[in-house]
Amino acid sequence: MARERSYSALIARLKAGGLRPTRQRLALARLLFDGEDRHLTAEQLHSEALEADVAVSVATVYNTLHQFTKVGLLREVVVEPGRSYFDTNVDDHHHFYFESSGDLQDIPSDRLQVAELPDPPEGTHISRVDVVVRVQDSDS
Amino acid sequence: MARERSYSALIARLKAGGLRPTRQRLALARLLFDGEDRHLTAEQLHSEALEADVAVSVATVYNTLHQFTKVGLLREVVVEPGRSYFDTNVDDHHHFYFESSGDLQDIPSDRLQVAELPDPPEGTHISRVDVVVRVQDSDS
DNA sequence: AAATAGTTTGGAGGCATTCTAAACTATTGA
DNA sequence: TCAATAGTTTAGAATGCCTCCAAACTATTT
Repeated sequence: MARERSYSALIARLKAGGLRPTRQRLALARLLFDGEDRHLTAEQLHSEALEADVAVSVATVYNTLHQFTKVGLLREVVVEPGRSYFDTNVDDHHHFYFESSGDLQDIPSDRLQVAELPDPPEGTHISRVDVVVRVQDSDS
Repeated sequence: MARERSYSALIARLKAGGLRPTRQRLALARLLFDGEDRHLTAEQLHSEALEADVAVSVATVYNTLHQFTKVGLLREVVVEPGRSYFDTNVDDHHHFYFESSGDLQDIPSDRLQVAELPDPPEGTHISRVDVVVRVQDSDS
């Protein structure tokens, strides 16, 4: 994926979500989407931004992550208390969670099926089904 | 379930886990296990304890919840950032999560099957599979 | 180019949770 | 029975992640 191409594609994606393509948002979007799928925390993204000489505040990182999530560019994954991960893969899929390291790994939806999903309670509808397969090191 | 009976059963369960049956632990255990299955936060349990005239500190509530979890009396459920729920049902089962209210509801394991679970990565083994079915109010 | 609407920012604030070290309590063993 | 010990509880401080605020800034519209 050529940089030029993804760059203008990103602008389009932000605009489609009603978000102005500002310097900060574009820089963060590039860190997030300019490669393979990723799972990262706000703090990790902020560090990466600083390392890449992108001046951006913590508040903006949080704002941006939530805005991107609302617009469908990211998905929030909650697997441990006190910390949210944001997943650049917004397709239907699930996760391995490595309890020792705290890392996440995608499980494509064709590798894991949820059968017999019960009907949701009266007056509600299902917004998402999250499956987290927690794994430990074999020697623990 | 008579109170006397469950009371001494609780003492046995604590002892089995290597936990001394102290006043605080027994009082909390009673609030937790003296009825049907529950999902509650540390804060909720602390409030209930105070309402029931059980003097117990926040720190002890947290300590106790984690100790009970380690010993298999409780299960920790993470569904939203910044807050943990503790589930008195430690059997294999899953959850509905009501996004509007923050409530949890059990889904018995015979009502929801995970098919085709992929093999865990080399050097790891599965410790648990958590399925959270997130539901919203129909009008949102 | 001015007006406006939306965005960013540092720092303060908030909330759930953990830590600390001193006081306390259950258990053990003489 | 009573110390010695090991384990528990506690208030309050501290931490960590995250949100809020109001002022400065920037993109867009007119």
